[in-house]
Amino acid sequence: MRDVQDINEIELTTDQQNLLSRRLRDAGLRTTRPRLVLAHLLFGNGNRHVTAEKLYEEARAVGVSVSLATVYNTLNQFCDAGLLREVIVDHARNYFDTNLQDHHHFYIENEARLIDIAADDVNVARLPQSPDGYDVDMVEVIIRLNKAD
Amino acid sequence: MRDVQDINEIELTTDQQNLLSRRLRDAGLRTTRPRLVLAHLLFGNGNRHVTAEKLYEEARAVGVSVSLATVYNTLNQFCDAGLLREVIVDHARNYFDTNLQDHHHFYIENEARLIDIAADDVNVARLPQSPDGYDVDMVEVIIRLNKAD
DNA sequence: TCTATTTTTTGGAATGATTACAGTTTTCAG
DNA sequence: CTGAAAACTGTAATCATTCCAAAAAATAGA
Repeated sequence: MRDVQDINEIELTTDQQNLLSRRLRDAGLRTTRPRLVLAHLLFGNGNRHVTAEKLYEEARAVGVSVSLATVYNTLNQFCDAGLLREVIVDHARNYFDTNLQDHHHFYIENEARLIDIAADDVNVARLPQSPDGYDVDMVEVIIRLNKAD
Repeated sequence: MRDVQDINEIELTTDQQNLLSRRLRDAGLRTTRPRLVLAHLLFGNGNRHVTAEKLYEEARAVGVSVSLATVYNTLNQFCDAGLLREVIVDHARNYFDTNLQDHHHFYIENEARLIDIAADDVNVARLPQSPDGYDVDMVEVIIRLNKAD
């Protein structure tokens, strides 16, 4: 007997499953097959920037049948649960970022691609005072890039 | 004979019209009635942050009949012509900013409201190097705020 | 393990901002 | 004033995302 279990087509070791399950549970989410699969795609291999559509395609590419509605639901739930954060840089698509640490972004406009910038690599000094009665939710630095011709 | 001319309901002095006309012409755009009206609403009284829908409502509120399609077209043309700049902070709506100087923004998330931050009021020091082969188009700082409870 | 209850998932319809389009109107040059 | 080019208009189309009601899966208790 092997230490793996099928989730449709992709295989996750029970260790991997347990880890992801715990992560979901700790965030207040039940473990379900779609969540496990999406969590694996999202968190299984380093930080990522993902759109709903792309994640949906990836799931299907590895042979997992999950509906687009579920991908949207799951991304939003993960976001609400603090497992993901949204990045708003393009009004045509919505990005989700698995990197929860304080950081910033390059956005390559003509490739619709995000690249992380560690918080330490930009120095945002001397922030202006917020208007009275408002709290700072987050400070984002976005450096918009274009391919040099 | 008075120094004004009707543009439907609102009145613009010929001086105002000439100024706006010149501005349009300098940007490579012909003067048309819709553009004159929208330019007046946009540029007539200090810097603004505007959505297409809001500008459309404003035009109708002052009695000017202009189609929503024209508002969208005009905003995009003004943007392309360098009379406006886009601000992407909310994936539900697109903002246009008449302030073309280098500057940043507060965005009050639960009020969908933008406030300018002069470039001098934030100190973005030590920018990281851009990936090879890419040019910096713009550096944006967005401070997301929420009303304190 | 079986069953009832609650939570998820699903596919398709609905939404909402924006764009595309084709016909009409306006602008502008001569 | 006239003809050609550019703009405007209303409506249809698009596209990402959300909504919804029915079906499926997960969980708790017996």
